[in-house]
Amino acid sequence: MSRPATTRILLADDHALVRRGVRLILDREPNLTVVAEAGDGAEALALARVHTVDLAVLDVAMPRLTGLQAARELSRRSPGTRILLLSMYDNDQYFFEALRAGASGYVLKSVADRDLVEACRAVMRGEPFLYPDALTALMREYLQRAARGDRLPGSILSTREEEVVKLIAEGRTSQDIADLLVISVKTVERHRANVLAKLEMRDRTQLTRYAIRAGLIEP
Amino acid sequence: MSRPATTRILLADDHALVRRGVRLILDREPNLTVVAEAGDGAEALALARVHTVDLAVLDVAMPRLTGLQAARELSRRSPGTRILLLSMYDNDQYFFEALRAGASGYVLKSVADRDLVEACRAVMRGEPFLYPDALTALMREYLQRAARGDRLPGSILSTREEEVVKLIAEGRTSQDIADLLVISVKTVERHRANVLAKLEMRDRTQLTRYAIRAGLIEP
DNA sequence: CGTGGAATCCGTGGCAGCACCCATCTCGGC
DNA sequence: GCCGAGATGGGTGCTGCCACGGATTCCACG
Repeated sequence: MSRPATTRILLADDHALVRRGVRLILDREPNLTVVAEAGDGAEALALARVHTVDLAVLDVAMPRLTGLQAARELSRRSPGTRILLLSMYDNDQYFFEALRAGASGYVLKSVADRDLVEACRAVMRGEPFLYPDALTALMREYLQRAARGDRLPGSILSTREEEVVKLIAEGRTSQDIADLLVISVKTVERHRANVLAKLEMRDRTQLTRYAIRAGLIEP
Repeated sequence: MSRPATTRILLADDHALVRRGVRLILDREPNLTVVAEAGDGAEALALARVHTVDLAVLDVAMPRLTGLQAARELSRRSPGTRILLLSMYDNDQYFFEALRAGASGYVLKSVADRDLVEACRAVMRGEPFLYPDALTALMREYLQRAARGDRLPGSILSTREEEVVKLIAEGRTSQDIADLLVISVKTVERHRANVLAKLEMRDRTQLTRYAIRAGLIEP
């Protein structure tokens, strides 16, 4: 194949300590090398423009642009670059969103270092996904839904909706949000209702957890 | 001094990947060596019993027992062991709680690997704290309060209160919680009100973020 | 050009969250 | 043996959350 023997990796995680540790894990492998490090999604996109990158390893929760958002943009701009999403949480919602965002793999931070390396190798071989055991059931479900042509769960929120969710998760009232966005309270409540329905949630506490998982806010 | 040349470290973090990376960072240092790894606070306490540990590096947010809870117990049971808390979040509340829990240091995961190593060394030399610049102001505030004998912010919640917070953060209603704990709705609301007052918060979304920071629930 | 989705706005109504007041009982520490 | 704190229960009242119904404008895409 034309691909070089060593895989050039772009690594993005907002916690320098974690990023450094993961880099050490990857760099120990003979045919994996980290060529760039980013602290958020926007920086990752910028670095992907100036470096030749075979594989992007992106944390899901990052400031500015989340890993999911960066993955969406990256897979659009350079389809040749494989994407592996790193997540703290074993959650259906985000797993599905990762697939929709164009990721070739989804790995939990709770896995062993060997599993991360194996995931990188599998993705570069073109194998669709590598995942911890807990996710095999989700994979089957995903493939079945895809086969039936169902609408996937975890549909993406509109930009306005994300904005409202962020403010709700910060503990602001609907009145607050209406003032901030200079719209009517009813519109805020409409957005909230639409989001709750989309995500199949019931109240603000669940939205708050969603916002944190997605990296829209910090806990 | 009687302390051996190399510092024996107990490392606890619930994400194996992060734990492994941090271990690589620490083990590269000549006089630092990780002698045990734990995936939660309870495991850390158990390992501290069977290993000789000079320094415990604990993640704040962990299942079963949080890093804060483990630190409290550890500093009670073996006061000779120094404790360094690792946190994702630059937050007053948790910084103060870390100090109260008996930690000798508090380090953000956003710092560089060198800073973590320096923090370990500083703590072992008996220097009270090492922290990123953002925390120096907090330190001063803490020392001033301590000098004035003020009650510190970040008072610890009772076990019952933590239980209620956890359920609130999971999105359950007061009625739900009352049924689960077999107490009256009014008691649940009483607990909630007390917690909100203690933490100086206003609603459930902030409690949810608190619960996540403290590792009581996952996002 | 029509269709569909995003974004905006409105009304009605019930129930939960939260603030304020009150009380009792128990248990461990001083 | 008393005192404080935790855990328990209650009442009253307002406001914001959330569910349901409806609507219009605008823009992109086929």
